Amino acid sequence: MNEKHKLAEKFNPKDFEDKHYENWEKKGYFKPSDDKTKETYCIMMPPPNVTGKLHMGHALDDTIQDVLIRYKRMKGFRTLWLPGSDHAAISTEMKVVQKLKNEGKTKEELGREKFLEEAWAWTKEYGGIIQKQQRKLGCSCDWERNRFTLDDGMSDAVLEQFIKLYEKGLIYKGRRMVNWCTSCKTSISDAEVEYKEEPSHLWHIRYKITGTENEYIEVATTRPETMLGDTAVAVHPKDERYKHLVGKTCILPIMNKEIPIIADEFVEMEFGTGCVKITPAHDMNDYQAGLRHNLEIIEVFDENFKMGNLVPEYKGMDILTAREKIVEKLKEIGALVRTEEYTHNVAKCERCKNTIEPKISEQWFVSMKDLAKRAADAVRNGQTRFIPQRYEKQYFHWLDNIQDWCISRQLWWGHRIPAYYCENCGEVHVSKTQPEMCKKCGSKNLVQDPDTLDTWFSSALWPFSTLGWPNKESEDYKDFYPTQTLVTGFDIITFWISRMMTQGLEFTDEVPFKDVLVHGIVRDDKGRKMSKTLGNGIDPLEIIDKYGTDALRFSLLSGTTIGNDIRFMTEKLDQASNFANKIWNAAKFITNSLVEDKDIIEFSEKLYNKENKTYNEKMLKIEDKWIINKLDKLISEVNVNLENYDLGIALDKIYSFIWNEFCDWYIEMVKPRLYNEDYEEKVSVCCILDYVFGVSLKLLHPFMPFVTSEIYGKLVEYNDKELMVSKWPNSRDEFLFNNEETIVEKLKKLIVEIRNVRTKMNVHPSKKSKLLIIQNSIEKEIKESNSFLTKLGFANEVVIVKDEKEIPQNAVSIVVDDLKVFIPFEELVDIEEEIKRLEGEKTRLEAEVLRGEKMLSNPGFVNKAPEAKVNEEKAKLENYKQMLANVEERLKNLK
RNA sequence: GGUCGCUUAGCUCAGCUGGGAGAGCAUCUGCCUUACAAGCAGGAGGUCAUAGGUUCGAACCCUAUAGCGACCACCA
Repeated sequence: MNEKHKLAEKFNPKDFEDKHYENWEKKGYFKPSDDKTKETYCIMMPPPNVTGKLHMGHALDDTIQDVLIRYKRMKGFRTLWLPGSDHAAISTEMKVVQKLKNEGKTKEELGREKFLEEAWAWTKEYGGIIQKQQRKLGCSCDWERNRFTLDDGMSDAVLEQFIKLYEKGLIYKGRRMVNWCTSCKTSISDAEVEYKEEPSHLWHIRYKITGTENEYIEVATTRPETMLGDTAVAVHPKDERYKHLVGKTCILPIMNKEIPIIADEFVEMEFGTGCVKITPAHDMNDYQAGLRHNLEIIEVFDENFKMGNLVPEYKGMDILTAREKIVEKLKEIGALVRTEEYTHNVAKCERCKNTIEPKISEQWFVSMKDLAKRAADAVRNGQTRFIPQRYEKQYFHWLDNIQDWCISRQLWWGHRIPAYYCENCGEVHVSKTQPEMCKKCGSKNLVQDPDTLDTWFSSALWPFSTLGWPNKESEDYKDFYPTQTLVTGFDIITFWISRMMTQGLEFTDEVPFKDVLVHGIVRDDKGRKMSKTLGNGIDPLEIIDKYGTDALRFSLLSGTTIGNDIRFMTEKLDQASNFANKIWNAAKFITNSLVEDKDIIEFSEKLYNKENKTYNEKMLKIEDKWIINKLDKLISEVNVNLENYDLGIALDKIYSFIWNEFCDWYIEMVKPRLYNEDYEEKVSVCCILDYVFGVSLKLLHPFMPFVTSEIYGKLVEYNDKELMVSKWPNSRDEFLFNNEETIVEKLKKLIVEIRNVRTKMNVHPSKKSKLLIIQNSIEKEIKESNSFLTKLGFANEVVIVKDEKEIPQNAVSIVVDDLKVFIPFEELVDIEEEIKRLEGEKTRLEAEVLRGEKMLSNPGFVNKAPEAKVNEEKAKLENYKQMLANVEERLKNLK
């Protein structure tokens, strides 16, 4: 055996994984090829938070993308998978604030400039970890094009975006009610709000109707402290109970102020008393109602969410204390009717888990309606499609009910809003750099807006800002935009996908990607979401350490459907590493058996005619043709599956081909030829083994890049030695050896039957016996397959006999289709056991015959089913009848 | 409340446009056969959630019900 083919005795992923990754990167395989004539295929990696660490969600997301990109690369596309990271405004800022807090500092003390220095330092220290981890995962992305949402090019793109939208009148500044995190002290988007159930009370308070002595209207509230800012009480217009009060006024307790009673559809009659107090300053609905009814907005809290100055007695109190005090007061003055236990959802900040308060403030908004319509239409008319399609509903729902997008954040870590205010006259200037002077009054006192932009404002540009936009002439932009596939979890369809679509269409007039591949989330073995608080997260790197990267990747894709959640089980990892081990052992066997490379190559050149795509059939044995045909079918199926993003199906087909066809059958079939003295015979076997295994490795490579590369490098050296950049096997137009495949499948069945019979008779494998086969149509093929038929059928000899007269009495018969086989070893047969066995067989066959007859006597079936199907059934029935007759005959003989 | 998904072997899940129920793990039987015991060869185990409907024929299409889950909205 040749030394260069030698594989390590034991399979150990650690021996080669890092080595291959380094090699790939060094050779520049991750970069798009220089051949510009090739069609491009580009995936933008969803940028993880710059200081994030790899979790299972990333592992899944990245594995899917890597499979796609490796597949397309081998297929000959000019591929680019562009990685990057996101500055993650609020998330990073919070971490830095926390760090400062631990050092006894606040960001206000530090000041903006110093704070940003701290934040950059933090980013440098903790950033990039995830990218090292993605390398461990085998991600074949182009690290030289790595981007960060705060780097210069990206920042420039953001400025361009802001200014263009502003000039078009799509960005405006307005005083609106927004979600305000009382802890982060910034506005946050609706999507960043989460609701948590909390026990509370529903306080019933009565407001006296103006001009009456003891007529009241009773409202129910969970937030009595906001009543100081009430400017109306609302009832439903159809509510008979209160119709007479609409238009009148009532007296707000404590404040002793007259407020109107109004009618509005938003009130639910069934809830509470059916009357709602309206506090436009502190509730989203009330705010809307306030706008509709032109109500005054009175703020109860100051900017720190302490009680304001409405009632001096409460000034400076925090909300909960004030609530108690006010309830006490209401009780005291007899306005509190009763208190009800009540559980309700409280808005919490997704990041810091603190309370969200609605707050009216000055913010920047993007007017979304027109942008959203265009984005929705692009999916409706098929320019971009969702896979699986059902996720487009989520997308439509969001876009069809779109609200204007609040893009300003009261944070420092992010893209600062390019708006400058004249301190003298208040004029607003929007420009990339600070203007020299005010264009209205000429004052030189201009200050920049202190706020920064929502993180998603910059990530909305990701598919093209990473390629050099706004420079539409940049090479990458021209080459790779629009991109082909975007892979992401369903949780950010609204945040991210829809925004990339709106911005992409607005700025490039094209959809940013053709396909959106939506995957589910990875759950733990009990089906729970992995979360920090539960502590049930699984660290992908620990898995890699223990099982290897290939096993992790396999376990994330095998037996899964894109779009569904994945339950992560360690059993799957065992299966995966067993598989890798299996391949390893097969490879060891093959490489150990290989004869001289040059002879194999020479043989292969004679064997296969590349021009006609045909084989010199004389050089192939029947089992060779069988496996080649199987392989050709696998190739064409896998190609279809991968084009449809059915990664799990493709992987499982490859798995089952390699294990159940190639290893379990083909290798076993050719062993006798391999051990043969005839060198030419050996060469032919080596050639097919090497070819079929090599192609299998190619198909498997996108899924399990490391082990396949390691092994491929040890096979016979043809032109494409490096698996990662070798040529992907193409589907054939037609399969050449269907007939041979059918015959071998029949022989396989026969072998299985022989084994079954022997097992039932308790014949030890070491005991060989003669096989007598009645002469039939495939006599020639049987002779040709003599070697493996003998080995796998535990035979010492295979004899073809002319007719049954030559069969000894009591020989055991086996019938598979038109093959009749007898094994004359009655000395091994326990007669009673055999009778029992045959009776069981008889019962089974009778049932089959019954089933077949029933089916064929069904006029519906016979008339409407495809003819081939009917014929097939007829043939089967005949076959079963024949078998049944044989069994009955044998039973009679035995008895 | 709205939308969507799931329900298939003991467990975790596949099953493409309707045509005789599959994989892995677990279990049982027999094998340490010179690539592999992380293996090989077999077996057992399913009214495909329930009830209707369409069809010659339904795990698959339609309707309803139940259980589970997710998302969106609302929650005074």
